[in-house]
Amino acid sequence: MRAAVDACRGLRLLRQEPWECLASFICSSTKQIVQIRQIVRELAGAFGEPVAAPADRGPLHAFPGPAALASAGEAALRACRLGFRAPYLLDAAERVVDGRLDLEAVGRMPTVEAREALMSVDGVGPKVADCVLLFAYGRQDAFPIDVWVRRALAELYFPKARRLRPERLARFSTVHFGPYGGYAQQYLFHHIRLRAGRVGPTPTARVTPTGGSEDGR
DNA sequence: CTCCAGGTTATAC
DNA sequence: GTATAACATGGA
Repeated sequence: MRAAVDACRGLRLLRQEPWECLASFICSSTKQIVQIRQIVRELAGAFGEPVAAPADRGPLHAFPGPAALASAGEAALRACRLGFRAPYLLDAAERVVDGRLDLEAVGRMPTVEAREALMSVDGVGPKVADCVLLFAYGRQDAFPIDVWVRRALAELYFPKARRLRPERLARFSTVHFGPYGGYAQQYLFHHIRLRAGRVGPTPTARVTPTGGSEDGR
């Protein structure tokens, strides 16, 4: 993996606030990263509290809390280009508001339980749950397998395989990469996207999952 | 126009 | 158990 490592020195894993992370990744399914960032910005602009911003930037808004989104209603969420993900995000917000999902308690659970708790939300499957575990809760063994990581694994580790079941890749990732698999996942992600020309070859290595909560220009 | 995008779910063999 | 379509929206 030397090529990937060389092209990405200084890579870090984020520790995002759990709700923002969960909500952002719920918005992420079958969306391009640039569009996910757009959705997050729209949600912040529509429902988030203003925060202090430099004069040369546009108005900044914090990512809206679960209560703000729960009371927004599905139609208002759809207006932020969420499409079929709107009811998913709404379900997540309502669960957090009424306590069925306690994001603080999730942080104290063993990883397997935490994963199940996250996946109780409609629209949260294995990949999104693993992203939240890795990017919000710091579970460095979490190994989110998205379309890019799947390609990287298939190409680098199973070049002969005709068809790779998700469960097969999941099992391989845990036994092969172990407790710091999350870092390996990030390098694989960056490597395969770099090679595909989807990201510039800058060595800044700022691999951001969804973009954060800024609403500026 | 067709295909794909940091997936998940419902439905049918 | 496994396979496939549908889900909104926008960009390539």
